[in-house]
Amino acid sequence: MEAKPLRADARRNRDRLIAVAAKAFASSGVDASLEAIAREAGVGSGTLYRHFPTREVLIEAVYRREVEGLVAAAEELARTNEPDEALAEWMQRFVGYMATKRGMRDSLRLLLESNSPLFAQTSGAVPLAFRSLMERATQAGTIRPDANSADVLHALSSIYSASDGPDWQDRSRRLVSLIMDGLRYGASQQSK
Amino acid sequence: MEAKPLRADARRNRDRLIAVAAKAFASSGVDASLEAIAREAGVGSGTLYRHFPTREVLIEAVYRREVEGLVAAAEELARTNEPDEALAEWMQRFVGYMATKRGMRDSLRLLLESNSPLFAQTSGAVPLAFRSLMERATQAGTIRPDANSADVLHALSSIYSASDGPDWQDRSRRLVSLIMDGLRYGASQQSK
DNA sequence: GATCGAAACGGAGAGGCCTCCGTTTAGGTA
DNA sequence: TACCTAAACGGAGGCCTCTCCGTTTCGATC
Repeated sequence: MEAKPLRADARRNRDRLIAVAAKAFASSGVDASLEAIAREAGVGSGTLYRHFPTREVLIEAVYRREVEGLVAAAEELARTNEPDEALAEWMQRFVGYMATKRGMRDSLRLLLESNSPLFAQTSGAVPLAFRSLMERATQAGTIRPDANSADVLHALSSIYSASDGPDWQDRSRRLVSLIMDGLRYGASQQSK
Repeated sequence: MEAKPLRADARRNRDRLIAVAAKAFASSGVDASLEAIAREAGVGSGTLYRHFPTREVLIEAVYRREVEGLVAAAEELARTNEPDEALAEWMQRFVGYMATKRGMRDSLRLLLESNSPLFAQTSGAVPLAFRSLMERATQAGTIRPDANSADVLHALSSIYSASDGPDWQDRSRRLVSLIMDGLRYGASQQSK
């Protein structure tokens, strides 16, 4: 139906634009100047518009990429850590990561409400990856078996939503630890 | 809670801006250049922005004014015409009027979906005015008593929606006449 | 009718959006 | 390796948005 491989330079520029845009959207909100993004990525505005005809398309690309990153991190952690440590670490990253994206919150809702095909493909990926992490830990017996992954993810989101004030970084970290300890409590077998 | 009377020049400018904007939105859609509107109204863009801080506010003002005009026309016609003639004339005006506003259709939906207080106040006014016109004609015995005003209004809207093609003006006029004749058919007493 | 403060004006200016098209370059082919 | 063409680039340019602030005008008061 589509997709012919991009020329190397085009692919390079596209990637840089997404990376720069991610930073810009996170820090200045999704109204960040597209011209500034192009400039910082070292390309002309024409190039930006060729790759991303509208702001929405760019936002969507950024979002897709971040979701993929989160999922990949889950797989990576699962491969290289004990199940419960992988879980704990991913939860910390998730909250920290979300907290840097404050600028995108509103538009994500918009994107959700639009008929974008993006969400059909990626919307469930994070919950799924998270559930998988939890299941591994459950099977290893290091967290209690009666916890619902959707609930926990929701709790993590709440922490992120509430993360303001001067020391939200430490507070968030402690709250996530607290949740993790709650999950460990009553497990059949203590890790380590 | 608010509303202190505007200075005479301010009021003048405000009115002109709304009038010019109505024309511009109708002909070029609601994305019409605000700068051009200000220019055509003979004021600086600063003045436009002072009165209407966002495009939405201006659209809303235009819309409110048009609804008021439609309602006022209904009252005026009722005062100066036989009931069934007032009704017929208003229906013609309604369709003709709507047909000139093609550019606003989409944004009106947007406005509807927003939490604008505008619609609490004006949304029902047109149907109400129309029902009142129909009731007078019913009581005068010049239209059949079993017609539902909401149905008829809906029919008028359909005519407007379908109004394209080269001779939509004549066609619309004939269709409205047809509906009016349908209303007259079976009335207890013939007008004139 | 002269005075005066508040209200309103207006347009320059800074910056953004997006398109268009002449120029450059990647990468396949001989 | 030299060539060639489709793909990609980039930035000037036209139009827009919105703010800021020095200037003008209204209309209340005397």
